[in-house]
Amino acid sequence: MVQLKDIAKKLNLSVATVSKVINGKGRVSEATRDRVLKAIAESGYKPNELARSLRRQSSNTLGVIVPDLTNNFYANVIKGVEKIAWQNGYSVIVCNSDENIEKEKAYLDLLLQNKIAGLVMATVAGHTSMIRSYREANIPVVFFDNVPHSDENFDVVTIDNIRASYELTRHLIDQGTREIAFITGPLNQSTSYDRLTGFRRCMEDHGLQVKDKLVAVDEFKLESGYRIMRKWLADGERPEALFAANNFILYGAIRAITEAGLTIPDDIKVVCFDALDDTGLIRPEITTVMQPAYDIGVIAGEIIMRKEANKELKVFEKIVLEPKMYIRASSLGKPAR
Amino acid sequence: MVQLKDIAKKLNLSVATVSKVINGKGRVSEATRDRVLKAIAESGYKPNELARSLRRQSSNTLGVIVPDLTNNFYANVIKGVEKIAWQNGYSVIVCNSDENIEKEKAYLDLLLQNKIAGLVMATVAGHTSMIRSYREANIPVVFFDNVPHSDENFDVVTIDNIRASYELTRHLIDQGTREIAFITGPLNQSTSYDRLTGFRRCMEDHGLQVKDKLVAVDEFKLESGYRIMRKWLADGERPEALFAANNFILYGAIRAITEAGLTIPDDIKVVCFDALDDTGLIRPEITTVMQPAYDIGVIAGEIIMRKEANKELKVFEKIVLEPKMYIRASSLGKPAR
DNA sequence: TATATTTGGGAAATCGTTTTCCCATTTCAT
DNA sequence: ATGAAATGGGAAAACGATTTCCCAAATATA
Repeated sequence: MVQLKDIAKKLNLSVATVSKVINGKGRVSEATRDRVLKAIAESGYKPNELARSLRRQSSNTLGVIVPDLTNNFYANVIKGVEKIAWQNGYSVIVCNSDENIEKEKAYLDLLLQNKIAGLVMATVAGHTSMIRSYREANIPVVFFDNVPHSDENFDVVTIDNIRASYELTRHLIDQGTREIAFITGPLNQSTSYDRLTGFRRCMEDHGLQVKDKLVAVDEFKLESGYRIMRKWLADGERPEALFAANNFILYGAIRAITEAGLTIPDDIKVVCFDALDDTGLIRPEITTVMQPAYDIGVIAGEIIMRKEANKELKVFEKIVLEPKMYIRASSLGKPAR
Repeated sequence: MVQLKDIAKKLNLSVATVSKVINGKGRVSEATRDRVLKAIAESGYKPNELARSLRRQSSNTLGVIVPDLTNNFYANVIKGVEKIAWQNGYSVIVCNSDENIEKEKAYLDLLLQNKIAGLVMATVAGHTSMIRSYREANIPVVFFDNVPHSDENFDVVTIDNIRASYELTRHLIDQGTREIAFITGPLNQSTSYDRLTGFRRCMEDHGLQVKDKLVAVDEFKLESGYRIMRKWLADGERPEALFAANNFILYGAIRAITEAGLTIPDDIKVVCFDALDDTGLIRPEITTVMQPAYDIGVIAGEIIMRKEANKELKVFEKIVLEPKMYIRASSLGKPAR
């Protein structure tokens, strides 16, 4: 493996000079610069990123932590971050927290030890103490999806979940449904909490009762949706509509509904957040409010790059994007009863 | 940020001793070991991974390169790798090559510079010269999905694509279809080549003609499948069945078929590889041969961990897993004509 | 011409670990 | 009791870059 000193030796220069050429710092004459560049190209020299990062106290790596890599929504966010990273010569460490608080914490540690240049994450826990460590190390942290509700010292790319939830609920109400069930994830996650809030608020504004039995708090997983809906149906609790706080919950619920021999939307209407369908083949077509996944990734990446370019930048950005609402078959038509 | 020397100073020890405790090497008395461990726990010390990796000439990071992060199949492989990595205290750098040869090459460089402990990849190009660099650096490389056909010096976790393709084709023939179209990706990719080979062989064995016009080589993308199928239909070329070499190609083709007002499987039957459906809601339900994505990731991860544990291990494993065939609605029934 | 300034380049410190010797002490065997 | 072997710990050299001075020569200024 050819290294800096080999180049320097070949050209009778010091490593300092060669390094300066590579980094475009310090003063080097045009002539030697060219010689160095040529030698580097010929030898195929590539700097050892570890040594470089150690010295610089910062690496060319971004960290991304998501609850579930196989959720299309998160995959698309990552893709966005990766694009920006790639454009700027950075790479991306992807971490899957599995919605596990301990694992998330461990990854936060790990990434910190690796001196990542920036972190993009959808937290499941809001580890504010760890976040403080990042701030101390001057590593920018951009939250999306779930955001901690503590202090203000981080960047956020999000949507107005309460409002989006409100509108999705109103859509259901507009269809004539009056009894709407709601399944969501852990309420300490802001998405979960806000979406439930928007739902409740809209129901209330329309003078509709929210049945306690038909509000479930569980995990953001397919299994949760399946289990809960199945139980409801077995218990004879059949809502006119279901609002699921994320896509996987809904997929599970739909399975339960179908297995019970019911049809969507005739027997039960369904809607959810982030039903991003890359295949275009998911049936029924789902009415959904979608966070712009790819854009979120891109914008988060750009925020970090901006702060990399200017380390003094201490302003924190709260970017609230406009979600898109897609009204599709899963929620249309008059209710059966 | 507390570091090794702080611990050493506090305990009146040398950094050498503390380091030995951390790494469980060298000789340290029981008593001092305990003191050190205690101090570390109290201070919350975490080693700087960059320094450590630099010195060790190897990091606790695995690299994964895939053509498309948002393809469920790859996402599940990554999840498998990540699981093993996590269990062993490693993290995973995920790289998205976008099926772009240059990008793949650049990532190979990057990961090498980062002294990753091992690489898991589905190559789109088979960069054998880069792979040689990895071998020189003694970094294990495990291929899956696409494998280079060059020499033998790497590990492989794969399936018998030719046979799997043969069987999927036979299934279609068993249904009574005689005119089968085939869409695949670039033929320099082994999956693409092998699947086409298996298809042709099966057709031949059954005395069936493969119509040149109905074999298309393009990209492994949704757009490709859509464009090609659309053109065929516009040209009045309507095959009895379509065999798509991967899931995304098929999804695109299905869209074209549906848009043309045709139905599956009545008008056209379809099958493909790796139609992994996490949601369970993709319609039509697709007959498919599936590589065990998650298992592939796990096994690849384990191979690397094995080689990490024993650096002398110079045997290369070629693991051929059994794919699973799922016969579903998309291919069933007598052909229309 | 004498002095001040700019320019180009190098020596050496540094980043935070790991690892190799090496040297005292202890412990063991004879 | 004496030499040999084992034990516990430390000093210092890596790892491969970046960066901070610093100095000589070249150029500009008076």
